[in-house]
Amino acid sequence: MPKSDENTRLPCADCSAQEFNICRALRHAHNVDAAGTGAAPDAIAVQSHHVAARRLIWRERDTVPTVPVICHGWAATVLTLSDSRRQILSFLLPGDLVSATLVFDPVCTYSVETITDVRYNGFDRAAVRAALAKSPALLDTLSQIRNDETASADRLSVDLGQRGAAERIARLILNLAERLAQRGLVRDGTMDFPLRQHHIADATGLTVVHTGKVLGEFRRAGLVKINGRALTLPDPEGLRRAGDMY
Amino acid sequence: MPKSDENTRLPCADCSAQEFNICRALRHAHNVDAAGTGAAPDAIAVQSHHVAARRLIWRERDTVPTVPVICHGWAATVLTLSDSRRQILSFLLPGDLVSATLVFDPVCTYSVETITDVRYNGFDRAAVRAALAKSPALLDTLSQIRNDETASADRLSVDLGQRGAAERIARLILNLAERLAQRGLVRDGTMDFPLRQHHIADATGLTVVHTGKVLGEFRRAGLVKINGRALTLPDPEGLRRAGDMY
DNA sequence: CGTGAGCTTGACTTGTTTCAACCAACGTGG
DNA sequence: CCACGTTGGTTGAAACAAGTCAAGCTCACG
Repeated sequence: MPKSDENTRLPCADCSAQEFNICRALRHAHNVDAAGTGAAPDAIAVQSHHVAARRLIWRERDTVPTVPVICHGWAATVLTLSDSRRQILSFLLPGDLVSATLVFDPVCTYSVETITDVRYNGFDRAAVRAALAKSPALLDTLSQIRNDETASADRLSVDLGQRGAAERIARLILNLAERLAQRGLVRDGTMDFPLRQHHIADATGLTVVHTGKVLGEFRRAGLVKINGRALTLPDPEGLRRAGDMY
Repeated sequence: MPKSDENTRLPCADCSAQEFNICRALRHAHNVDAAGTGAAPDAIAVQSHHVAARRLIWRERDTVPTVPVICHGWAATVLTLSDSRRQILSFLLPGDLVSATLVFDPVCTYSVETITDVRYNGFDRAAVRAALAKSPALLDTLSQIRNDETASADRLSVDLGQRGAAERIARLILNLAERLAQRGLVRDGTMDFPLRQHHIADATGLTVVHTGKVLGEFRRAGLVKINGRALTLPDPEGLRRAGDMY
């Protein structure tokens, strides 16, 4: 049950900094709409929320009242088995729509857990759908997001089904590094990296111990450097080779 | 490149037999539309195709000119790695839309291969989209199909990431049996089952040899019986236990 | 100062793969 | 009609990747 710390009609200021951001698309859609009708600008209703690190935001089958977009911090989508095995399906970064299905269906199909402190915007679902009906551009954006989501899900299945431990871990790290770079969150090959080994283990279907061993090999081979919360990739090409990224 | 054996505006007759069939929904949408406008009934343009067993219908990145729906036979969606490792993402049964993304985007994101002889209907994309814009019911149907697709993809990731060989195989068989039952293709616990062991191996991320060993154990334990192309489940409850289906 | 969460390492076990041989069913061409 | 290659299934032995168990370490936090 998320607590709402404020209640506003202004989209989150941070979001404007993100290039690949549905918040931006939503505000743009509203502008187009306003220009077309000549009506006074009136933003889609937004609630800003904020959740501490390592908290469950929603669990499987929960009803999510709004369409949530991450504005700050990292979260993960998780499916848990009866015997407590866990699979992380994706990591959510600033600017990510939690799930495209939430635009149409308020029922969550997996749990969402914070990794760091998280701030997210909950857009009014009805307003988003209305904007969608009026703006073909916004519809295209959402359609693109949906396609990206299914492509990621399929890639995950291939990785888990066909690849070994080193390949899986290398690809996960490279994938995150690329997404962070797109958001301008990489400086001199170094980025903020709040994941613990158990996150990487849950995302790759490996045990924590084995994950640690592979990461140790990567570190000794000079492929990654992890200092506390900072990740550096001194040899991206080598890591790409380890991850069979071609 | 599929060969079109006939060219017709009549939807495939077989499809009417399937309860969960997008063909049926498309015809229904057309009826609603015709009734609403009073216009003469005019079905969505359809091309019927047919492809022999073990053939590639489309490969990754191919442009698919229509929206294809399987009418008869079994097919599989496949992603292949550079070194020829393969992951089957899903099995397509009669009545299945090949992929919901193909309604909006003609570019295929994975290969589609036939297992048996296959007959499929290719619906005119523009007409489908027009029908979608006019019929909220059809939009809901498609939305539901999309949600089912992503739920299946997520389930696959969890199975591949967290479950052992026996669990994966048991779940795959039970999942197929359930889908066949929904289509009325099960008689006295027996169903047509054209999969070879290598299909099951590619779908579960295991080797053919190991798949054969697990299936042998299931057979000796009286959980499955496979005679040529026929599958029987003498002890579904036992198989559900083996598959941790709760 | 103690406690708990996270990381590293080593020894051992288990599950899965690899390699290899063999058999049965089937279709095809001589 | 038979000889033959191909495809699919079964089985066993050995190799290997990953999991399990366990200990010891650091560090942050009360």
